[in-house]
Order: sequence, then structure tokens, then C-alpha cells
Amino acid sequence: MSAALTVSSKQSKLLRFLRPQTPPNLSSLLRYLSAEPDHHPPAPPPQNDSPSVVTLVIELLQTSDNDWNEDKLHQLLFPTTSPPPPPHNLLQITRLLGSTAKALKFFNWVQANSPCQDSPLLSFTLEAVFEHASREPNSHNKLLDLFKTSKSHKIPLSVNAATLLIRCFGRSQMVDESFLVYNELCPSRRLTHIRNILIDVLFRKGRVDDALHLLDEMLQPNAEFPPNSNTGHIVFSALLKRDKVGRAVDEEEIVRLVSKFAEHEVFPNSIWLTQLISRLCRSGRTGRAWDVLHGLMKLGGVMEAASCNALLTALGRAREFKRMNTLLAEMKEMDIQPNVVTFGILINHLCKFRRVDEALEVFEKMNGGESNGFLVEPDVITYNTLIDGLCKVGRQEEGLGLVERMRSQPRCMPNTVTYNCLIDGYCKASMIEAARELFDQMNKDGVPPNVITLNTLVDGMCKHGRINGAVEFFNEMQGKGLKGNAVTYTALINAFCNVNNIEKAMELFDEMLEAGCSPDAIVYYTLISGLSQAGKLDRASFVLSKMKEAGFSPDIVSFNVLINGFCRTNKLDKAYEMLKEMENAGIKPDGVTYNTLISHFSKTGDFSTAHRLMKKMVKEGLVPTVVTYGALIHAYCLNGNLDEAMKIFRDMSSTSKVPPNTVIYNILINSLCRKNQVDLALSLMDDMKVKGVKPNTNTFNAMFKGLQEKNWLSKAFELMDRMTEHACNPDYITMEILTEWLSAVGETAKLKSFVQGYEVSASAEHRLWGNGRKQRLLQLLH
DNA sequence: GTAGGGTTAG
Repeated sequence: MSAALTVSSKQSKLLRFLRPQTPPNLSSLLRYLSAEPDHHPPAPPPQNDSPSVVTLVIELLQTSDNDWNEDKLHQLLFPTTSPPPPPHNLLQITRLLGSTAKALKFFNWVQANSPCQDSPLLSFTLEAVFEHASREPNSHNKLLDLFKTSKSHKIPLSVNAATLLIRCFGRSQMVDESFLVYNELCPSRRLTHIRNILIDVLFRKGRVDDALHLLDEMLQPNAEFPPNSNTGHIVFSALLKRDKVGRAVDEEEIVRLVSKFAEHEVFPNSIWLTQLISRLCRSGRTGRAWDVLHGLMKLGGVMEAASCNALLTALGRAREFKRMNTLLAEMKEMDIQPNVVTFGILINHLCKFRRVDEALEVFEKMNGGESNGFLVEPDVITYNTLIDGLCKVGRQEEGLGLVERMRSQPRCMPNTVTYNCLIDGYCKASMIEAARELFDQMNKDGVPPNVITLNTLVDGMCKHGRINGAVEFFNEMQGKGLKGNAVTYTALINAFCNVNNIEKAMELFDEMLEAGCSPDAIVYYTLISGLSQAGKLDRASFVLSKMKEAGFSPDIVSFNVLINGFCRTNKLDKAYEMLKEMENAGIKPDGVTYNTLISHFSKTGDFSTAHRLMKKMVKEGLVPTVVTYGALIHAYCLNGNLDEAMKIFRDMSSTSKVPPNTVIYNILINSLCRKNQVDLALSLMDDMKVKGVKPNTNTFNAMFKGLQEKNWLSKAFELMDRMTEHACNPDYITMEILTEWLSAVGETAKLKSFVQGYEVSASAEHRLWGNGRKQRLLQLLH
């Protein structure tokens, strides 16, 4: 229910309660206070010396209940010598009668006795009869009867009578009757406020088109009854609130209405304008939102920060920083005070683009760091945004510092989100223990963890090789009543797929279903990918069909994953099936699809198909990338056709302008070394240096193997030094080659000094080689 | 304001 209507319906309830015992002047005062004007001719000036006609008539009517002195009544009301009393008097008299029955009786008498039948006398008397009836139980039926009678007697409705009827019928869901009353009303009395009521009734009943039709009439440039602010409120609330009934009205239509309203100088209030701006932005029409806001600014609509905030959010999302700044400048110019949300948006977007220091500057500014007029106290959300921003760039210690600052500020205690951001920060920094401690801390502080806390820790543990710890933690939390969701299961399923524990991954999927947790598309995608990469294409297909049953469809990446899986397991017919399915679903193959197929055909020796596919991909507007060339080069290498591989390698940088990367060099260097063309491999390494392509561990491993074959010790030493220079860590393959080779030729001293270059970080070593490998290495060295 | 997945060449 809209605010204005709540007020006026409350007021009318108040009126109904007060009226019977209230003298007319208080009643008219209340009437004056109500949102709607009273549409009566002015009351005659009070007669000071003698009792008024009203008083006399009431006395007369009350003394004799069933037997009125009609002569006297006639004399008082319709004197032959003086003009008839003003209609207002009859209204007052009728109102003061105790019941509908009495009022109706009086009305009938007036109708029978009034000398002039088409005077407003009858309309006003009837109005008071309606008022009586409206206060009785089952009022809508009584009013309907009375209305029908008045219609058959051709008594015109007064403005107030029509208002009362339309409103009462509307409340009783009798929309057609409301409409009928309106249509019965003399066009000159179809005032704005009556139309407002009817429009409101129509909207509430979902009769959107009828309401808009009525509204259109009011919005005409020279409309007799133009819209007022109440009209705006009724219309915008009906069109923009969430639980609206009837057909949806699209944003363009609303924008059209807004501008028509604006021509009548009626503007949506801040709430509705903000709603409209958000809706336009959400449906991707930020430009239109910008126009609407600026149009209203120019026309003098009242603008508050909220509406600007809605637009700022959308601009930030679209990375339109220039326009964001323009809007901020305009806000300043128009004296629109930014609020905590405005600052929050700025801080958020700066953080999302990792410009955390600038975000901190804005934060200090709102704290009054620079005295530029306004102080806005940051709230929990401001703090959380910043803490998250800091954590996302690895500055979790500073985030922790902000928590201290938060605690010192009244009404700003760290909450679940605060802890979640920090826990995620520590997890991403591989500090799982610290994250776990924060989790204990939040429990101690009475801040309840939620499913996001759970997921953050589960994922953190999974990503740092503690899958069992993650499962344990999850079970512990379930025991405490904290249920997991699709995200929890995705993290675990993904982790088990990554360590090739497909059984456990599938088990978790079943567990998820048993727990009553419905999988979303991402769970399916994860599982399909894991199964495909593990070569379990039958199970991947099974999950795919389950996914479709659940109403999700594979996206381009899932198709690519499946196509790759089918190619690798030599189920080309299945791969084709997928391509067909993609086509039917309207999903075009992308570069990855082509690369996958090119890789497959070239690896199986069908180079002509591979080249045909490459031509087709270009025709489709896709650009062959370093991966495309890599697939061909790799296949030619595997096929023993090193000349062709080198030819493509030379072509790709000169003709196609795709510079080779480390992977490409590695493929070639590896193949050349295997073919004993170590000289050529070495020249490629020089080429890398020239082109600025960094060699990695694989590059050196391939070279060492080649050099070992040739027993080119001096070259190996040279490369070992270069490896150290590049801060390129040896892995266990490097160590195995070098240990075997160098200890065989009695060069363990050189090897020891090489290894010592890397013994700076025990944890890095641990990560690289693992404990077992290191033990073996040490054994070999001693 | 906070959490999840997947692709192609080594």
C-alpha cells in the first residue's frame, strides 16, 4: 500500500469514528486535514442572533421519530417567501441524522417535497446518505443499492459521493462498479483526485491497461484534470513495486510516462526514481538510465543521492569511470549530498580494480581527513569493502588493522562478512592455520559463521592440499547444524577430481543429493570436466544427461571439455554428436573448439583435415592463436616432421604475427634434443633470449637431457648458471638428470653448489620436491 | 560488503 493512501485511509477511518458525535466544524477541520479537498459550495455565514436552520430542523426531526411535522419542516426548508437554503445545509442536516434509515427517509422526503428537482440539494442529501451507509456493516452492498436507485432517479453524483463510492467499491474488489460510478459522474466533476482513486483501484486489481488509459487522458498537454503528485505516487508505486499484479510494464513505457509526468511538473520521488534507474541498469540500459536522471535534473526534479548511487553502481560495473566522475561532479554542483552508499560504491570499485590505496584515500576523506564540507561516518559495509579489497591484494594484515579501528567506532562491530573476508584473505595467502584461528576467534566473539565462512575455509583447505582436513571440517560443521550448499560440494568435488580421485568425487555428488542439496549448473560443469579429463567419458555422459534432466544446459566450455575428452578417447562419433548438439543449441564453436579438433586431427596424422579446420576457423572470424600453432607444431614434432614444425614456427611470427611463447620453444627444443639436434636447440635458446621469451624449468630440463646425450658438460654448467640467474627453480626431473649425469662424471661439487643456490627457502623446496624426493636427493649426493 | 567450476599446445 502506498504511503499517501495509508495516511488518507487512516484519516478516513478516524473520520468515520469521530463523525457521529462530532459537531460539524470539527468534522470540516478534519476534512481539511485530509489529503483531499472537500468539494462543496462555501457554507453560508453563521447567523448570530437566531438558531440556524440546521439546528431547528435537527430538533424537529429528533423530537418526533416517526411522525415528522412536515408542515413545519417544509416551512423551514422550502419557505415560499425567501430563497431555498443552500445545499450545504441539507448535507449537514443529513449527516447529523443517526442512521442510514433516517437519512434515507429524510432524503425521500426532500425528493418528494423539493420545489426544484434538478438542484444540487438532492445530490448533497444523497451524499450524506452514502456516508451513513458506508459506516455500516456490509456497506458495499448497501451502497450499490443506493447507487442504483440514485441512478434510476437520475440524481447526479456529487464529487464527494463519487469519491466515497469508488473507494468503497474498490476496497471490496468491485472494480467494475467503481468504474461505473466514474462513468456516471458528470465529466466536469471527474477531478484529478477522483481519477487518482480509480487509477489506484484499477492497478490494485491488475487492470493495468484500463489504468494507463485513464492516465493517458490526464497526461495530455491541455488536460482539464492534469496529474498531481498523488497521481505520480500511485502510478509509479504500482508500476515499480515488486509485488505488483497484472501485466508487467516495461521500462521504456515507464520512462515515457515519467517524461509525460514531468511535462506537468510532477516528478517521481526519490524511491521510485531510484527503482526505475536500477531497473534500467539491471536490464543493461545504463545509457537510458543516464538520460532519465539527467532529463529530470534539468527539469528540476528533486534528486537525492540514492538515485545517483543506482546509476553510479551500474557505471562502475561497466567500468565507465569517466562518466562516474562526471556524475559525481554534477552531484557536487547540484548540492546533492553524497551518503555512505555513494562512498561505498567508490571504494568498492576502486578495490575491484585493485586500486586499494586510492580506496583508502576516499575512506580517509569521508572520515574528514580533508575538510571539504561533508563528513560521512563509514559503516560496517564500508569497512568490509575495504577489508576485502586489502585481503584480495594480499594485505590481510592491514585488513586486520582496520578491524581494530572498527571496534573503536561506536555501532560498528565486525560481523560475519568481516570475518569471511579476512578468512578468505588468509586462505589465499596460504595461511590456513591463521584462517582457522580467525574462525575460532569469530566463534569466541559470538559472531556466527555462515555457509560462506564454511565454504571459504573448505575451499582454502582444498586448494592447499588439505582435502581430508576440508572434509573433516565440513563434517564437524554439519554436526553443529551448519549445512553445506552447492558451493561446498563443488569445492570438494573439484579437489577430488584434481587428485584424480573420481570415486570420491562421485560419492560426494551422491551425498549432496542425499542431503537434499540441489546441484546447480556449476556442480555439473565441474563434475563433467573432472570426469572428461580423467577419461571417464561414459560417466561424464551420464552426468550430462542428469544435468539436462535437471533443466540445465551445457555451455561452450562444457562442450569443449566433452569434445576434448571424446577426441582423446578416440570416440570421434561422440565428439561429432556434441558438435551437432552445440549447433542445435545455437552455440557456435569457438577458438578452443577449433584448437581441440586441430590438435586431435594433427596428432592422429590427418594434417589435411587439421589445415582445413584452420581455414574454416579463419573464415568464421576466429583468429588462430599461439595454441593453434602449438598444436600443429607439436603434432609435426611427434610425427617426426621437424622441418615442417620449424617452418610453421618461422611462419607464425613473421607472416601471422603470432609471437611464439615459452611453450612453443619448449616443444621444439624438446624434439630437437630428442633428435640429437642439440645445436639447433641451443640456437633456439639464444633466439628466446633475443625475443625476450623466458625459459622455464621444462626448457632447461629438455636441454639438459639433450646435453647429457652429447655429454656436453661445459654447456650444461653454463645453463645451470643461467637457470640460477633466471631464478628458475629446478624440479625433481632436473635433479634426477643432473644427479645421474654429474655424479657419473664426478662433478658432484658443481651439483652441490647448484643445489645450495636454491636452499634459501625450505618451504619452497618442500613444495617443489616434496619430502621423499629431497631425502632421495640427499642420499644421492652423499 | 563475503564463497564455487570447466577448455585447447609443453
